[in-house]
Amino acid sequence: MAVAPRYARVVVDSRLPQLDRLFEYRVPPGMTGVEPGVRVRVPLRGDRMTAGWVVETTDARAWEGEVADVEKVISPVPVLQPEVWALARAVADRAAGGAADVLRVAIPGRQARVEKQWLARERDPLPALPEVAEGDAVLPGLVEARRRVAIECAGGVAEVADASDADDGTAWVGRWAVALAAIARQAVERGEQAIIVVPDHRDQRQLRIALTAAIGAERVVELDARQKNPERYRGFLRCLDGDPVAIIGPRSAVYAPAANLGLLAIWEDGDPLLSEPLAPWVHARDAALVRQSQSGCALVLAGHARSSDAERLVELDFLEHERLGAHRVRVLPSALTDDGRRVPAAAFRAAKESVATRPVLVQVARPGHAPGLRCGDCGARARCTSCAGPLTRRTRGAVPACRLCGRLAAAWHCQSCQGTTLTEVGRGSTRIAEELGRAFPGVPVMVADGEHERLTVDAKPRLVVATRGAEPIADGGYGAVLLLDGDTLLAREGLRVAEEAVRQWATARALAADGATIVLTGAGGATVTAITGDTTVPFAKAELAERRSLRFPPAVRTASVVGHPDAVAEAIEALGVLEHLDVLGPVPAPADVVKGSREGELERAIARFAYADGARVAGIARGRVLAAAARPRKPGAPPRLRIRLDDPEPFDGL
DNA sequence: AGCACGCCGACT
DNA sequence: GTCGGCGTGCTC
Repeated sequence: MAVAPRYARVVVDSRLPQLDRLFEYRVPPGMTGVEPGVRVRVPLRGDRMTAGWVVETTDARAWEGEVADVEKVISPVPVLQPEVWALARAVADRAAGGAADVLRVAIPGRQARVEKQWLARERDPLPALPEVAEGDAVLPGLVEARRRVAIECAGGVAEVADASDADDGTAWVGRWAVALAAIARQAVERGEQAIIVVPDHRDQRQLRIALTAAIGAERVVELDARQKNPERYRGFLRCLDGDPVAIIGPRSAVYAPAANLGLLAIWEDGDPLLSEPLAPWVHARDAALVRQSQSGCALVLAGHARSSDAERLVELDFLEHERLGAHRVRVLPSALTDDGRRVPAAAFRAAKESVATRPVLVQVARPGHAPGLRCGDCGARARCTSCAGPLTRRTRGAVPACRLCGRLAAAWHCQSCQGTTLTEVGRGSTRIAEELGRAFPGVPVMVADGEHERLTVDAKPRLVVATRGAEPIADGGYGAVLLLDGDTLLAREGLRVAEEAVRQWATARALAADGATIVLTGAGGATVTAITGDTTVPFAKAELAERRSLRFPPAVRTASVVGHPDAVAEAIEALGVLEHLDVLGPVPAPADVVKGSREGELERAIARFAYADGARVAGIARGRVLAAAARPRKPGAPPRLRIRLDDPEPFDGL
């Protein structure tokens, strides 16, 4: 019988940077189950209790001072694997944040019922892997050779077996999903795990179907992308079994417990959804790079369009370039018509030809009927009378509503001229659907946007009007894809606007059948050649070259420093010891840069630095945040200093 | 965070 | 003489 360890080192579940280290506790005589990885309750400062995770146990104490007792073991399940602890620590250090903040993202909340079921489970041996045809191998040997690869996936859809489909037992998914599933199978065949991170649940669904066909449902573990905690915890616990499975999920899946990891893949690494909105704001791609360096697994960054970030790693020879598949489509760039309001003639022609036999996809920039409204008399932007947000009209003839607060503006009058008539500006998905319905009598029109979610459509002729990111997959692929509103997409200001537009067009283009026509309207310059050609790599290269010349990310890393003017000045001074670092600002920060801050109360500066200085910048930043946190401040006041590394936000307007 | 410890002004 | 201001330090 094993003797209980006498001491436990615990990482406490706290946001405070002062507490971001291990605390040592005594395991009281008679207490069992204090093992590495379990969640415990421990006293911190007197008898106040905090939750934490046991990182290690020992018989020899390292802390000389007084030692308190572990209060209790919250759950016997070792939810914090040593590998994940090492990963969280390294990721937090790189981001100048706390390890507990990373663990809160990495480890789902406990669900007692789910845990009970899991503890009582029977472990059946996994069935044999499904047979695969000879020619189905994708990049054979990638996992075994531990290759690190950036993959540009050509578009197109494929039909795969799907037992959950009651009709004919098949489903259509993107070819990318089939390719990634085949690569994941390489890991599973070797008795290793694969993690594939996807931006959203729509991609997760496709990948689940493709993986189920490739390796069987028993080997697919989903960490649910829709924030349903019981489901997430169920999948998480299955990872702990250690079976050779493929783990798929949203950005937090990059931290999934997988002790024997053969492959770590990110699908659509350019998607902004992979950027974690919680402190310390670590992008899943960056976490993946850290994890790969620790575990030595194979690494894949894949997408329909090459991201500038992935391209940077290719140019450094850290990643190899691969291109998978072929998708034969014809892309026609088209200017806007004179009045800029109707669907261009080329798009009409393409739709007319295709919709006789196949579904046609129409990608638009905005949902609703009229995205913007103006005063009919003076032309001023119509604004909400209570919050000044822009008014929009959701459906034809509907009462205008505020886009920000949702309040209805029944008796609207113009703030500047008292006029009461409204003019509609632009066209949203439902208005375009109406117009197309009139132009194509007898053809069914369907809307797919945030409010009308639609994952799939069958192969019958119809028009599918979708906002970007909400496009359904059509059985057999679309016969034509109309990318309207290119000008709206490109009109926004921001460092990544062009790159993001190309990514979203490439995503929609990928849903087309072979031989389809794609019409792209309102786009210009390099974005057009990026999407008419069959590779986006030259575009990514050019983007990266431009960012290099401007010293913008991802050519450099950034530290966004926000806080009290003196704290910001001190931080800048401390960072100034680095040679290749330049500072923009400080300037007065806009209201609400940090929760509850008033306009001009705080300052913000951006430091730009080389990747090679990352560890030093993070160390200095952490030191300054720690020093600022120790200083007193009024209750409810914003933190004196916040430093966020690689924050994309300040560059949105550039 | 949240609380105890510690050294200087206006009160009984 | 002391009650209490909040700057400083600490949490196993």
